[in-house]
Amino acid sequence: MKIEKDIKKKISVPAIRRLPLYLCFLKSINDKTKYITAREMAQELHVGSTQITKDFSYINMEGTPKLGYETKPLINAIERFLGYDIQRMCFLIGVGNIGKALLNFSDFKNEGMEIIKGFDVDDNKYGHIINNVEVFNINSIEFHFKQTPADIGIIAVPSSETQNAADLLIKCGIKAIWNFSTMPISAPKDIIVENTCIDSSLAMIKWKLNKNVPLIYKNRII
Amino acid sequence: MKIEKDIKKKISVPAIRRLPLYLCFLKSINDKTKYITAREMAQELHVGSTQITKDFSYINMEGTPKLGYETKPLINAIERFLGYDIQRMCFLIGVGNIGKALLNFSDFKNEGMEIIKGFDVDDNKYGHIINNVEVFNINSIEFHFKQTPADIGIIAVPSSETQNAADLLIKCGIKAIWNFSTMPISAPKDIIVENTCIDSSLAMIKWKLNKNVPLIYKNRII
DNA sequence: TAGATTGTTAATCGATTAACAATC
DNA sequence: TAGATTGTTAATCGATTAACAATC
Repeated sequence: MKIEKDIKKKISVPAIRRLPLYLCFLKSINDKTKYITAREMAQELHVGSTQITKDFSYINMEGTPKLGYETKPLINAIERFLGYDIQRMCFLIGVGNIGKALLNFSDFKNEGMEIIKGFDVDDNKYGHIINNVEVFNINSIEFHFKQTPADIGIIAVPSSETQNAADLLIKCGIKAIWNFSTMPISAPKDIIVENTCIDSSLAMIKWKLNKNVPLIYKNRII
Repeated sequence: MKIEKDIKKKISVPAIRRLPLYLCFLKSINDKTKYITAREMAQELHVGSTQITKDFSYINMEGTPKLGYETKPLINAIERFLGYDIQRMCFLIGVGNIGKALLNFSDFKNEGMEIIKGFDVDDNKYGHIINNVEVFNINSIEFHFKQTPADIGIIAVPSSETQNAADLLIKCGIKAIWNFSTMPISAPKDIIVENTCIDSSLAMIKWKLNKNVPLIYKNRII
């Protein structure tokens, strides 16, 4: 009996991706409201209230019938669940448009990630300091990794260079790769790979525009 | 009989998001190979070959047994299916880190999107020209929309301003909103909304790092 | 012809939602 | 107590994959 209760329900991948959304909303109302119900959140965020309740149960947050969920503990629980309280060091390869934007992204520190070094092939960029992060020659990445190791490597290079960048990071001993290129990468199974491909989003928009009819599914546009 | 054959199979949303990935790969090999099999692509892209075959059938591309698919027609078919051949005008709200990166994104034109005007609240930015795009006062957006209408509006403002930016675009008569903020927006059902939330990707990475065990599902890390 | 690959149908798998019991 | 909300279980829904027939 007790054992069965201890079995943790497996959280779904889409649920994990929804947590930052909840977090952003909860932080925006934190000063005003001590409790929030799943239904209230559902109306604001345009998702089903059952889904919110279920997502919260995955991270072991319990609400009170009639009252809802306490906002502050909920915020803490999500941040802890996602590991925002554990700071991870990060290397950035490719200091172009996207790379620079990421270097200036101030939210990362609150989310437990810090870009400590940038790398590029363009020797005009060496020595530049962007938001306190220095840019180095890509050829020196192994040296720098030994000096100051990192868990996460961000790839923001042209698609023709994506795999090369990934190979370098893997050789260094990186644990996770965050790939902003459209081109997918090959990596050993034990390396975490996350692709953030903005072309996928644009493709969706352009396809829907041409269909010219919104895809409505259960009252939501998909 | 004939009628049944004409019924188009409904493409899945994840399949649409995979198409740009195929496109990127196909373009990279276009000069070298006239034909490519689903199995070859599957190995390179680390997805199932059945999935590729199925995705291509959604866009009515037929391959030849033993030979595979012809690359050039495949590229054309994907581009046409996604509407890359139809140029859409776009407004950008928020010329900060992300906004500037998007303005400098050269791929958009090949994908049928052109940012024609930028808008910001910061009066130091008015009149600036980034990659041939001028930045205007956000208060003048309705005037500019009447002058040069747009189909797509990109939102790259802080999360506290996201809904305001969305409301402005909706008031102008925008058809699609591409939201780069973590905060979701409210919009009428007939408006296409696409959220590109990089926090969702980071959340995934950080969660997996802390679990410290890769989630392997059918030979793929999820 | 034999073998390899496409392409479709059926089975599986995962995620969401509906229904309802538990609880404050 | 009555009513509202949580939280869980079962049903539904959608997407992927396996199996296999068709085809070059």
